[in-house]
Amino acid sequence: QPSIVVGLNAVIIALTDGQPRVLTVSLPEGSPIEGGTGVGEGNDRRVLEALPTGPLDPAGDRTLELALRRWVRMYAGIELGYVEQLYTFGDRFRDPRELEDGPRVVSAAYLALVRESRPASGLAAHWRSIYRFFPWEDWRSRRPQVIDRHIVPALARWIDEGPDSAERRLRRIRAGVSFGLDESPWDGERVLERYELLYELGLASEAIRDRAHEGQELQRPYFEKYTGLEMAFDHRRILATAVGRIRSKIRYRPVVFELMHETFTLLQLQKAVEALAGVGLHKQNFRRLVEHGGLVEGSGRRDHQTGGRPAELFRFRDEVLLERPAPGVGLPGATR
Amino acid sequence: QPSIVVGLNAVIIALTDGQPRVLTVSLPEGSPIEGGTGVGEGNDRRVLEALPTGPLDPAGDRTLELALRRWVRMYAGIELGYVEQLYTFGDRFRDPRELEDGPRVVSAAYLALVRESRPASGLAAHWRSIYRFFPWEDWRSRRPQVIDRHIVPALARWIDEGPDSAERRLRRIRAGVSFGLDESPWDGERVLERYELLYELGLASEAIRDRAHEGQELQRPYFEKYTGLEMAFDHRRILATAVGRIRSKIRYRPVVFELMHETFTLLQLQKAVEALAGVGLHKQNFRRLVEHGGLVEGSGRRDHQTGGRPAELFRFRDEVLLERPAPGVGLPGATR
DNA sequence: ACTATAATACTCATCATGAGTATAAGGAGT
DNA sequence: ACTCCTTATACTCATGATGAGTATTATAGT
Repeated sequence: QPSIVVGLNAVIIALTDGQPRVLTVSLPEGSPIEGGTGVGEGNDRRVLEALPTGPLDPAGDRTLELALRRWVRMYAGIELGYVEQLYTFGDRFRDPRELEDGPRVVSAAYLALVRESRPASGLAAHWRSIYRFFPWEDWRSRRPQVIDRHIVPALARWIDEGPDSAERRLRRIRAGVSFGLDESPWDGERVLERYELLYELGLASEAIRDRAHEGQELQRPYFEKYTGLEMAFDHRRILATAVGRIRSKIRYRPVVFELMHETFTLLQLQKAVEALAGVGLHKQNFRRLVEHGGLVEGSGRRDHQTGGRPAELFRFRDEVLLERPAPGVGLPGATR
Repeated sequence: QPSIVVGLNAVIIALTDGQPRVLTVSLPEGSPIEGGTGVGEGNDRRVLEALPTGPLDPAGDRTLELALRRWVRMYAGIELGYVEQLYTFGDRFRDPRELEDGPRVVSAAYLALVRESRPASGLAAHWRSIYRFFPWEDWRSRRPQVIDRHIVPALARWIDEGPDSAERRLRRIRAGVSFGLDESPWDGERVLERYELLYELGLASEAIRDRAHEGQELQRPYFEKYTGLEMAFDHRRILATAVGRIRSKIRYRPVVFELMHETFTLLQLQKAVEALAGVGLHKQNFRRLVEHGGLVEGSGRRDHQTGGRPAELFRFRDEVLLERPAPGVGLPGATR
């Protein structure tokens, strides 16, 4: 019977220069640890980026999370703070080594938020803006051009190619909901949905690579500039899961603070939330919400580097983590 | 090197007689498949219930979810509809066979919702009300008595036992938030939090069983009648995760419909939601929400078995699954 | 016809939210 | 000292969702 390996993927997020960044490692081709990937069209060999990944030591590691922490500490020299399990990926052949009789790799992916963005230790690690991988997700300054220029036309073709009108209707609705077309509003949390749709359409370069194994040749052109940076294995899917999770979590748990300094101005906090959520926020209302909600408390000190009127420095009320009954929608009408 | 087994746990939920029920199997003691458990205090051997569990076939199963479906189909004769991954549990010794040089068992737990509650095939399987395992979670008729009679006093003792006042304050807040004491409101979604707290306190009988392995003898009395039915392995923890997930999901995705018949009255729908959420709802407001939200459409037909004025039979608008931009709280103020 | 029971319709206060306008308080340059 | 630019902070206002009722309607059973 073939053996099983349990892998642990870390999506480590930090916030620097106003960008949410993820720690990636470059895969030197043919490296024994990461397996030979780079199986692009026409055998053009590229260097791909991957998420830091390590195996579970079934005899030594007491828990999956401790294994991940140990591994990230040893490999990248980073001590993780906030860590949360994301999803477990176990599809056959998600690790190409399985094609060559390698073990079945089932990977538990974790999301970690860290405060400082040190460039990580010597190895080929980078802090990449997550929007390099998902250019259509950053709506902060404006609606990303890649949507209308490349994605919408491709979606339109895909819809028209539907075999019958029922299928075309389904495709139209799915495309609309995912990308906020027609009547649908843009929903920042549907990151995974959007990536998977683009993957299906062959607009994600991973799709072309993966299907090459199956002998299917996809004709669609793709441009990393428009469809985002490719990642090794299914790591872009994992990253999409992570980004969706952060965006959803940020609405009902104060996770942003894991990324902030001890004290901060409300604008800094707003910029951080905007960076993660990928949208711009209304300044006065943001202030109202955050002050009113009892999330922060003033420190009395002020920041004079604002370029305008000095701003009060706030700090996170960490009692909140325990006290707060978690704001959010209630059920229609719970009877007391 | 010790081998690894990837297990798949299914939390299969159905709704019968107004109760949300989970499919469990009785573990005949010493059965080779399930491993010898029943290691209670004083070696009193009891029959425990467990969640249906099967292993991943690393060579045959294409995905984890397909493996689960295959396994449930073969073993319980149930064809699963809605399935969603819950969490992956990988703690050392969560399967007691690891103590006897068994393989490390990492289990991916899945939540499945099924419509009919057939009694499952011949084997020793039962549909148990989930509230048999969590008596403190059912607030539909009234605040469960077990809380004030047993849990609150135990929490009070635990708080008082804190080594210093800072720790006691933390404990008080944690207990209050988890169980809705002091100022905190009851939060139906904190199912796992509550179970884990009770486990820590030794009020969950699993705690006594598990710590017996470590040579620690816990003196606290426990009563299944009050602290719920024990389960094998860490399956009650998995079930708690599932119940919390359902309760949270029901608020922003129309998952109840996976459990309903084709058509239903609004009261039936309300009772279903109440059963899952564990709270009573305001009838008129529930109607307003569900009709207004476009979740259902009238079928024209009526149900005369209501005991009062006949009720219109509604059906779920399945376009909703795609169309709905998912209601819910927005970020403070997204700029368009 | 009367009654119990549930379905359905409406009302009303409160509160959260989206979108503004107005004012305050600094620094930089004159 | 004064002006201007820039950001912080304070209010206002309409809208819509929500919690909590009261009122009315339509059946079955007696």
